[in-house]
Amino acid sequence: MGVHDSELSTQDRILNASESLFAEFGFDGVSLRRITQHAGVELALANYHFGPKKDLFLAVIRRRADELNRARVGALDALEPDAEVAEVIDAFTRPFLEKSVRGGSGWKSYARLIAQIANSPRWTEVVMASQFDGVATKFIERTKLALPHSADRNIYWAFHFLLGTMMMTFAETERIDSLSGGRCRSSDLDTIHAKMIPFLAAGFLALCGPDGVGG
Amino acid sequence: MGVHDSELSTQDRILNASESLFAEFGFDGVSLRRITQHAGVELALANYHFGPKKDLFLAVIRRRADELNRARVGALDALEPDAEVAEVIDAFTRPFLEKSVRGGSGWKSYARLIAQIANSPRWTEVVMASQFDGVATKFIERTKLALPHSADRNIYWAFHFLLGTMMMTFAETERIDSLSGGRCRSSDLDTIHAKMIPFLAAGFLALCGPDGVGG
DNA sequence: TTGATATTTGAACGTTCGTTCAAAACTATA
DNA sequence: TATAGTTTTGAACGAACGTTCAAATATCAA
Repeated sequence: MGVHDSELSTQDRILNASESLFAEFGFDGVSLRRITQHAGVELALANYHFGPKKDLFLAVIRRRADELNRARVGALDALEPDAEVAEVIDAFTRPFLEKSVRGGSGWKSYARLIAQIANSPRWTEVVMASQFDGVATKFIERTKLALPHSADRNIYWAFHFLLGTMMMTFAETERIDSLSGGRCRSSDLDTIHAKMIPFLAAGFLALCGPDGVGG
Repeated sequence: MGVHDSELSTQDRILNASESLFAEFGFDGVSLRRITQHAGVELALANYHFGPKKDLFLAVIRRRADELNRARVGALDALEPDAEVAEVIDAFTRPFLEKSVRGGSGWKSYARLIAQIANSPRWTEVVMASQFDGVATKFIERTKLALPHSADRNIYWAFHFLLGTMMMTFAETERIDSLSGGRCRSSDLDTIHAKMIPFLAAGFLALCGPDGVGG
């Protein structure tokens, strides 16, 4: 059944099993019995180490969110003062790409999990706002420097559009694989990212550049 | 509690309650007892009219998907032969906009529902592929006419990016409302759409235009 | 009005859920 | 080795779940 790696602690085994199953079936679609069975531990240990089910779910989110936020802030702070908008977008999205491609299957599950709860009103406030508003504000401030002529509102909207594209891409739902008849593979994240950056940068320029949309 | 509109049939009352509650809490987050209570009918009527819970969920999706697909196909077929890519994107996205803005609260719930299941591996095949691949293919074929120099792959990717932006926008998760400090309201769909079209069109041109990205 | 059909009711079925707890086992300090 | 603290075990709790069914009611053609 689950991954019975004896080198992992009980808490990490539970976190890994939760991450994988929550990503696939959602919070209410997985029972603690299934999680602990997949982790190879007793049922009661989930409650002992993490408390109620909701707290276990939040612990799964927080474990990777902290690391991801640190990488994003670092990349945004490392930008040159005259960085173009494409570089700002890259600084925001590349950390997720790197971890998803080279960070093991845990990060892939995490990406699906984020995409799922981002569209779930029940979690948006508790999770998304508290975990990501900080780095989001930093990205927007940095974009204003690259696009000084834009109305603030347009930058907010462009960022909103970016979020949808980024989350859907990193979630790797494999919808495009069948739609394209196998010509596109959602698992080829490096190729996707190389196309996503110019796509989004052009959108930012059209909406927030010198000839941007009014209103 | 629920909407006890006496003009609605039992089946419509159940469908409306299901749509609203599924959109907010997900398939596993709502019980049939809660649905029938919200609809003001007896528990057993859900099973009598729709069969198992899963079939009720699919009935909720199908009710609006059929109507939406018809509107999208009509708009795509009505395009001039030399329509630009922005017009093709508009033909694909505007039907959803019109229904969401002027179609009542049911369409808003439906938009959240679609965004939710699009990132849920459990439903993507059963729902998304069977309901939307047809009109998606039509959109892509029509886009190829507007961007004849592009590699097919880039159009598939651009469409993938478009889907993420569109679904997140129409889902109206209100994330941007708090992030922008109230300067942007996700409920102002007409304004959003007027900004989304040039954003996406510029992305398509950058990725699939004459100077598009290789590979 | 009568009789066949469709719908609604209220209760119950067995199963699974999150959570709790006392006892057992383990760990590490003195 | 004795002991205090931590972790694991196995079983149980009440509650809520999807589903089923026979009886009651409503609908409508003959």
